[in-house]
Amino acid sequence: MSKLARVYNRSRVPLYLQVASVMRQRIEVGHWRSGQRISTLEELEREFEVARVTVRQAVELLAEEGLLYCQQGRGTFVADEAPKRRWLNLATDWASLIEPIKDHIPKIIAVQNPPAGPVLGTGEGKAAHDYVYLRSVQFRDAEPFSIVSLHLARDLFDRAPAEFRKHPALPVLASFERPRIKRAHQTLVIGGADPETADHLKMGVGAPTAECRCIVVDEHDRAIYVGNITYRSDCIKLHMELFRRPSLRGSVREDAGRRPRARTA
Amino acid sequence: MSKLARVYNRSRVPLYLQVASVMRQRIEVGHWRSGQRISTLEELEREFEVARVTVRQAVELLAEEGLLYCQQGRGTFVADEAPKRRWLNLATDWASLIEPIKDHIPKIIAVQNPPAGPVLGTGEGKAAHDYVYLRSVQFRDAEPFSIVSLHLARDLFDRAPAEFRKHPALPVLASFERPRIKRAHQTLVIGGADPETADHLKMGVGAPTAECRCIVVDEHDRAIYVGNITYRSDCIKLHMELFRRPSLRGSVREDAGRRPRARTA
DNA sequence: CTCAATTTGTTCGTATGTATG
DNA sequence: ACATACATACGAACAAATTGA
Repeated sequence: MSKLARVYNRSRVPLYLQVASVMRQRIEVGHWRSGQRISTLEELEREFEVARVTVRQAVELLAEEGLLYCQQGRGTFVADEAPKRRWLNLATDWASLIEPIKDHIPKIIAVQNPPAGPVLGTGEGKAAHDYVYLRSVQFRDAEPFSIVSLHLARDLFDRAPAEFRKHPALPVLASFERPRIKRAHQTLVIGGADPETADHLKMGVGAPTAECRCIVVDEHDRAIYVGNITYRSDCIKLHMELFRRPSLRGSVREDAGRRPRARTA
Repeated sequence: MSKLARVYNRSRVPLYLQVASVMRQRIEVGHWRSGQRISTLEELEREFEVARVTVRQAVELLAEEGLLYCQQGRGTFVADEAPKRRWLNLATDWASLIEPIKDHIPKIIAVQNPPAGPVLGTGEGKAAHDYVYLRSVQFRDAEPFSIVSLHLARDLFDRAPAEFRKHPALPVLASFERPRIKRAHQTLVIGGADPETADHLKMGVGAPTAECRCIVVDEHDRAIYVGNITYRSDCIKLHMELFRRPSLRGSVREDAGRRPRARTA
């Protein structure tokens, strides 16, 4: 068995879908540019070591997605209007988390059996007395990009229920003078969509998602916001400012204030 | 067509694989606990709205993966030894980026046609005069978890070539007194594995990856480190400290030093 | 011990999808 | 486009193991 065949066999996904994934990726990262003619079917056959029909199935799929088009006698081309991916910048600090989402309009999902309260791990604070459970789908340009499942301390929700239903919760929360927020943190892992998620986010079952757990704790160590957010993984981009020296000239921004120097070689 | 069938049809991945994905996820997030008996085949048939054989194929797959085992007449159970996922904490700040990786041992990959130099976008600094191109696979416990493709300013590489070949580059870089680092940043998106990546990381072609672009710029705005890092997406976890109030009592750590308050309701 | 209920395991026939040359 | 082989998916029926009454 050839080396490539062994790699294909690591997955039970049909071969033409694996080939299509690779080609799709090449278009999306710009390795194959808009309007450009891509390799001939024969070249692709040889490169991917699959039968001609298999390449064609992959090409057909991408053509259906609007990424490629074929012209008999001329070749296969990347679509001219670059269906550019539009990124949603996921924040790694509070200010840039609040800002871009505050104008999003969530669509509330009805919940039949709301959980009693959030399950809190160690270091996630103490539970509030009571929570409301809110579930919503977030949209941008009529395209759903995430599902938020949120436990919100009831006393805070009761202060502005209408606001909390119309807007994302974090900006509303940030607008309150009290209680003061002591800490907000978030962890992210990659998961796969279950049928309900896939339905809401218009994606395939098992397709990758980014699962965020975001927790806000007040000055009394009360977990006032405990949210699980599931994003389509194909529209998010994380930017991390790892280090920025307090600059001598130029813009001064958030800074760790620490020199990045660790040890001697 | 039922609602579920429509959701399944969003993907051309075989049905039993979609079902298996959902079940695998349930085990991994602990919704189905170690040793617990899961629903009977008949219940699963009804829940997923698929034929018995299809459920069986999914169960068989997960049994092969060591996540489930079946006993005729008794039922199907989640494996007792929880094959816990071991997370690799991806850093969102410099100090915690350097620390955990400094003892990893990269395995250098030979490169036949090294690119001349990195492609730098706006805001990514000026190019250095010359670069070395290094490519390596990172391991933890003999398990590959990422591929690093790195452009490193040649003058820096020449100072400690042996070190740069034996250890991850960032800790070595951090150990230098000069040049001083002005800024380090990183962006992350989710992608899919191409055949070469899949081979190195022992994953399926098209399976999700986390693609990091990490850039380190020196005091003269020179991009001295331009790295593209591809992680298996199933072993990484990102922790983001969004906000931490400079605490009155208790531990004081890196802090934005800014109050998270944005506007009035 | 036997019986019935439960649950996984196996088989058949049919239709469609995938992959090769 | 064709012939071929194998995988996927359905529904249904039957066999085999386990459990508890």
